[in-house]
This record gives sequence, structure tokens and C-alpha cells, in this order.
Amino acid sequence: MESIKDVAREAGVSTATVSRVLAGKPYVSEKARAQVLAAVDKLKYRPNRAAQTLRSQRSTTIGLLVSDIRNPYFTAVSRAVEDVAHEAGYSIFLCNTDENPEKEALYLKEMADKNVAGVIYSPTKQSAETLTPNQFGFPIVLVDRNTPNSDIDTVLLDNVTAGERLTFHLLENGYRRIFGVFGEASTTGEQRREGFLRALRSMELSPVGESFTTPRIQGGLTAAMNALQAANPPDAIFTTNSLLAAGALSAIHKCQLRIPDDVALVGFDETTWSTLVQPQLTVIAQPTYEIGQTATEMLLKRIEDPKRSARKVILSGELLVRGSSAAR
Amino acid sequence: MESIKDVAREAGVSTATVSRVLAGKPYVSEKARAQVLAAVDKLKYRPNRAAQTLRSQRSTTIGLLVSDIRNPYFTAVSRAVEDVAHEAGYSIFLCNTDENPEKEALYLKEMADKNVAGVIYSPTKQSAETLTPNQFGFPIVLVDRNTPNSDIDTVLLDNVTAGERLTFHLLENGYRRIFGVFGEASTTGEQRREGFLRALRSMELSPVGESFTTPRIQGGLTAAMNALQAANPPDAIFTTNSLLAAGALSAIHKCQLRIPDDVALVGFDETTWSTLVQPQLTVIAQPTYEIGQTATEMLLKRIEDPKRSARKVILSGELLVRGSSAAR
DNA sequence: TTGTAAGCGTTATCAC
DNA sequence: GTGATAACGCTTACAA
Repeated sequence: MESIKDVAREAGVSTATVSRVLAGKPYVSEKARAQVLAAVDKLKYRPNRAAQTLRSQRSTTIGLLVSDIRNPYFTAVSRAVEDVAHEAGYSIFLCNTDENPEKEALYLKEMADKNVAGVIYSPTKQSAETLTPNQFGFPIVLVDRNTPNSDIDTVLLDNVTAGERLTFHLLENGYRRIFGVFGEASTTGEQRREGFLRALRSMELSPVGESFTTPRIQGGLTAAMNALQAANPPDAIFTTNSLLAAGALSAIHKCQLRIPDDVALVGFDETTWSTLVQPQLTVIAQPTYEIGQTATEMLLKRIEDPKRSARKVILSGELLVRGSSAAR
Repeated sequence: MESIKDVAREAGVSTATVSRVLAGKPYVSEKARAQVLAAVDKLKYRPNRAAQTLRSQRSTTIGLLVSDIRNPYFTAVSRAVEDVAHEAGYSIFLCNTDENPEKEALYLKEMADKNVAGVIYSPTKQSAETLTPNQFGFPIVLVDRNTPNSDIDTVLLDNVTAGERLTFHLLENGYRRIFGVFGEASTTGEQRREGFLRALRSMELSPVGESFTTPRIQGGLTAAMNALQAANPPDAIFTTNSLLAAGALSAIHKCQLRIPDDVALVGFDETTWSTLVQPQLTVIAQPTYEIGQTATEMLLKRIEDPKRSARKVILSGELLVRGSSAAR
């Protein structure tokens, strides 16, 4: 592999000049610049990233820590992150933490070892609680989940409002006996629940039941199954992510109930399947691509300017009303 | 940050000894080993990856190049890849190539710049044609797609057989006017088509029509729409991935046709939604996790032993018969 | 079994 | 404007 020395020799300049040209630094004569560029071209020179990172202590890699890439929300976010990062010359390290604080800590250390420029991170509630801006030696931007610390850049849905709106929609359509299925371990499920309860309270209602479970299909299935087979079954099920909704839908099918006549179903996140099932699923759609995009842009800006003031970007979800919650 | 020198000083040995201990190399006394380990522990020393990579010319990172992580097949594979890689101490770089050979080439170069230990790669047909084992300076393992070159490690589904089996299933159930929707740009769609045609030919039939399209929802939608509105509509639609199936299903809904009475639908890949739609979708399920796992294990073995003979691992898919292709 | 020391390919500080 | 040159933190001959 050609090194910067080869380029310097070819261009008839020193390695310092080559480095300056490539870094776009000032104080290089037009002539030298042209010679260097020609040499780079001729030798097809590409700088060695490890050497750059070692010397400069910063890399062009950003970490992406999500609980599970198979959750369609994170899949969509990660695509946006990768697009924007790559556009800016960064690569991404992908990690799955499985909502496990120990795994999170482990990965974060590995990120530090690799001198990542920054990390986009979706922490468990537990990890989120103690987060501080300079804890890791690199900047972080939170996505999907919040932290009590307002000094940390964060991109979030307005979860409380979204939960409230989705619940109001059910109430408006005549549902009164609503069961809530919430993902545990994250602030997100909690906030959506808060909106859920707020809407119910405003009509002096309480949920017919609530379940907190791992935010995966099996969790949604079990929770909904229990709810539907209880003495006092719900007329609507409110879920806080697409996996829980899938599980709940499966439970409804298993119980041979009709949607929405026997029980309505609503959830979060627009997925491939939400308009493929019949009736179609009413959801709060999140602007997933924008979320990933915004988070990455924020991270890149902070990498450039570490003293930039922190900000929380709150995006609003869109209620997509469909057949699964039709008026009774 | 502590460096290896600090550890050496603390342990009262040289940096060479520290390095030997940490690399698990022989010829270190038990005493020295213990001292080093104690020092590492005390100082919470973690080796700098950039320095290791620069010096040794190999990193603990592997690249994962897929066309689009949002394709559930690749999502599932990537999860397995990350699991196995991490277990072995490797991190993964994720890249989306969008079936674009130029993007593929670009990313592959970036991988080289970063000294990746190897790459798991799902090439377009075009890129696959000229692949050679040492083209990039690091080993590659192909997933999902084949190359004419038998010297390249590959993990694949037995696509021809799978396509054939899925088609036979339709034929057995009385469907005769079958339309094929194939993903273009990859060998996979091609091979599945080969099986499809082979099954039809064995009964002296031809497809009622064929469409080659970008393997995404919109492609499936348009292709199926055209087929269904043609003068000579099919009684079954055969698709080669889950996105195409989703598009086709959408088209069938749009045309207000009933499945399977008006038209049957079959596809590839088990997804969250294949058992959520009604009737449920008949598919060839691929062992996606195993595919990712196997590919990663193969790559790690080749990294260890570059002269290991190349192998193609062909896994078989499982036909899951469901309502969308019930006997007529 | 251990230590010395020479790089790996950059960047950045000097001095010119 | 430019060029020597000293790091960055590690691995690995080679010598002892």
C-alpha cells in the first residue's frame, strides 16, 4: 500500500505538505497543492485510517447502540444514520444491547477503545439515569429515549402527547375498557403510558388493565392473551411499539376475536405490515428517518463544536386512523 | 488514558512482556503474567485499537455490506453477524449499498482504508461476476448471493430447489396460471426463477407472465398490479422476497381480490407479518440467523487461516404451507 | 523468559 | 510556505 511518503516523493514535497493539502489546510502554494493532488491521483493513494486515528486521537467512525436492530423502528433509524454519516465521511459501528445495561456499558467501553468520534445511543432507563455529557470521552446523542440530564443532546418523539392522542382517538370512537401494554426498561413506554393515563383520567376513566413487558412479540402476545382471557376483557388494546402490537394481534387471532368489533387495537410505528393486515392498524407513525437523520446531524455538529449548547429535539408523531379502531 | 507503558511500569516489566501477556502468547513466567494482569486491573488499562491496528495491520472489525438493512432478511442476518462477531471480539461496520455497484466499490475501499479483518458481503450480480479471493486485501464471505468464482466462501440458500418446491406446491394445489415477480440485480432472484421455471416445465407449463423489478415493495406492487389488470390475469403470484410479497399483497387488496380464491400468493422469507395477515402467507422460510452465524464463523476462520480451502455452504429453506395458497 | 528498540503511517510543532 | 522530525500506542524481531 502506498503511504504518504510515497506521495511526498512523487510530488517532490515533504509529507507535511501532503498532509496539509489533504486536510485542506491553508498556507500551501497552488503549485504544491496541484503536485500533491496529481501524485495522489497517480498513486491512487488513500490515507491509512488507523494511523490518522492514532495520531490525531479522533476517528471518522460513529457508534450506533440500539437495543435490537430487528425492531423496525431501529432498523429505519439506523438506515438514516448510516446515510447521513456516510455522506459526511463517517462509518458506523452497529451494536445490539438487548436492553441490557451491562452490554451497554461494555459496548460503550469498546467504542472508547476504538476512539469513535461519537455515539448515537438508545439507553435503557437504568443507564439513562446517570448519563452525563462527558462520561465516555466522546459525545453522545440519545434517540428514542430520554434522560433526566438536560445537557445531553436528544431526539425524541413527543411520547406523552402521542400516547394521549392515540388514547383520545379510542375514547372518541367509543372505547371505554382499554387495556395498556407497555414496553418496560425504557423511558419511552413510560411516557406513552403517561399520555395514555392522562387521556383516560380526563374522562374520569381508568385502564381496565395494564401490563409491562419486554418490548417484543412474545411479550405482547402473552400480555394480550392474559387480558383477553380475563374475567373482565377489554374492548380495546393500546400497545407502545410495533412488536407488542404484533404480539397482541396474534393473541386476538388466537382468541378468534374480530377487530374492531370484539376488540380494537392500536399501536406505535408504521411498519410494512400495518396496512397489510385487515383491518389495517391504527398507529402513531414516527418520522423514523428524520429521527435518525436529525440525531446524526446533531452528533456531527457536536463533534465539530463540543461546547455547543445541548438541545432536545422533540418531533411529533402522526396519528394514522385506520380500521382497527373504527367507531363502535 | 493509560498506555501500555504505564502498565509495564506498574508491573515492573517491559512493554513487550505486557503485550505478550495480553496477546496470550507463550514464554511468559507465571509471575510476570500475574503482575501484568494485576497492573492492568489496577489501572483499568484498555489497549488502544488504532495503535494495535496500525502496528499489526489487522483490526478487530469486520464489514457488513448489504443492499438495505431494512430488508427483513438482512436485518435478521445482521443481528446474527453482530452476535457472533462480538462474541469473538469483533465489531461490525454496517453499510447499505442499495444494489449499486459503485457504492459497493466505494464502501469496499473504505473497508480497506480501515484495515478491516474481513467483510461479509451481499454483492449485486454485476459485482459478483468479477470477484476474486484477494481482490481487496482482506477476505470476504458472500451471503445470500453467489459468484461464478468457486474460490470464494459463500453461504447461500438452495435457491433453485426452494423456488422449485414453492412452485410445485402451487401446482399441487391446482394453480396453473402463475405469475412470477423476481428481484433484479442479484443472482438470488435469478436462481429462484430457475427453480420456478423448472417446476413449470416439468408439467409442460409456462408462466402466465414474469416481471423483473427492484426488490422492494413498490416494485412488487407495480408488477402485481400490472399482472392482475392484464387481459389474462394469473391465479397465483410467486414472489422472490418479502418486500415483493408485501407489494403484491397490497396490489391484491387494491384490486379487491380474495386470497386464495381469486389469486394465491407465495413468497420467500418468514417475517413478522407473514402469520399476521389473513390468510397467512405461504413462504419458503430461510434460516436467516444461521446464515449470518455461519457466514461470520467462516469469515473468522478464514481470518485465522487465510489458506483454508474455500467452501460454499448451501442451506435449505423450509416450506411453510399456509392459507394464501390453499388448494383450489 | 525477558527487554530493547525499530517501526506501523499519520499529524503537528518547530525552525527555516 | 515548507520541510525535518518527534510523537501517537502498540507489536515483534532480535539480542540477551
